[in-house]
Amino acid sequence: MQEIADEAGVAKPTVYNHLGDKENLFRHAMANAADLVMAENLAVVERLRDHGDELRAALEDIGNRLLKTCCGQRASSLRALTYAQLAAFPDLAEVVQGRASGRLGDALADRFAQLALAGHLRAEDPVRAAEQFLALLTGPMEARSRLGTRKVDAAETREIVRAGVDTFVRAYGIESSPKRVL
Amino acid sequence: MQEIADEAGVAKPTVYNHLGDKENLFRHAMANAADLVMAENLAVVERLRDHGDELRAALEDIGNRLLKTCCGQRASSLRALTYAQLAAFPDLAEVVQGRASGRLGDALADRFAQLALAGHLRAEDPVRAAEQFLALLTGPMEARSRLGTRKVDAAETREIVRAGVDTFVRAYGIESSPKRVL
DNA sequence: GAGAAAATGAACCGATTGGTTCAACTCATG
DNA sequence: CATGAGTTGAACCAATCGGTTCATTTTCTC
Repeated sequence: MQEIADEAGVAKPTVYNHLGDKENLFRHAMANAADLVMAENLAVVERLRDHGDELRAALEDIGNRLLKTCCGQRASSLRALTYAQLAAFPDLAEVVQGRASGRLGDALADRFAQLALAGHLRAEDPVRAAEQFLALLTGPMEARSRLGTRKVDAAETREIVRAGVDTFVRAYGIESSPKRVL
Repeated sequence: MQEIADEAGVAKPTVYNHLGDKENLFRHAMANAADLVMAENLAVVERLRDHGDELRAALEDIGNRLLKTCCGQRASSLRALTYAQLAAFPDLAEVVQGRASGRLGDALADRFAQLALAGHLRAEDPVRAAEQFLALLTGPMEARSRLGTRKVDAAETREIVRAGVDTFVRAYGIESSPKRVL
């Protein structure tokens, strides 16, 4: 708490005066961090709105960007802290997920739904597609980076994204991606 | 430490006499838990050795079993503790992953390589295929279970597995799965 | 059964930490 | 200038916790 007060440029009693409790402070900090991560991710997903008819390239682009923010300092710490405090704060998972990864999945599902309507994607269930797309990227990344403790160089990251997008497109893509009516 | 000693049916100084340190005790406990989880998972993957010509069914079967152990008490606690102590024990990720998820990926890659040789799977890179297979299962599961804080009923779990295997087979499968020469 | 090795439990130590107290200080407004 | 709200820092409190001590008892071994 003293360190937190110092970093905030304020005295310890002031912190307690404003936040009241360490638990309260912790919840606020986590919610705030989740919002920041989510904002980054949403901005990335929005780029799918106008893909230049190059779906695979667009997916790889946002994949690379998503992985970059998901492996950043903030997202890694947020994930570690959430897992760490799961036992002490059972509702923390819901809060963090509701503000960050959950919304990311929703936003991605929205894009996929539009892409499906436009005939660029065969996603009968866009929510499931979004879930799996994120899993195909973050899963291997988390494994390769040893839960974020090893830095994965850009080339390997791009390879992970390429492989993930490859699998995704093979499962959900429409061959040669010309527009097609229902 | 007193609680640990009690649970072990032994006095506190005895614990220190044998393990020396809380850090040491922690490392031993984590390694042991990782071994237990890995043993369960390896046994499941071995079932892929003789799939009854029903590849999709076999994949769903081991998918369901893997998710069951990966969401159990031990695996969940192991994951939470690993993340929690990442900052204090930077090498913990390597140890745990090397003993559990890493070996699981290797074993699964072995199976996929054999399946590819037998013409049942199109896996030019079995390691990557194994990585993605696990990601397709555990990723959505972790999301739906809110990091393990919510129990996911059997039906939903099976649906996750079905969807994951579906995507996997569409990306890596060989249509109608008859045997085929190179 | 004697002697050594190990286990016991309970008290104890020192460090850390969440949180509070309080007198002194800052600074706005009236 | 007076006043009252808010801030400061430093000391302080109580609880927790990792680890140790030690006299006593148990257990193993010869």
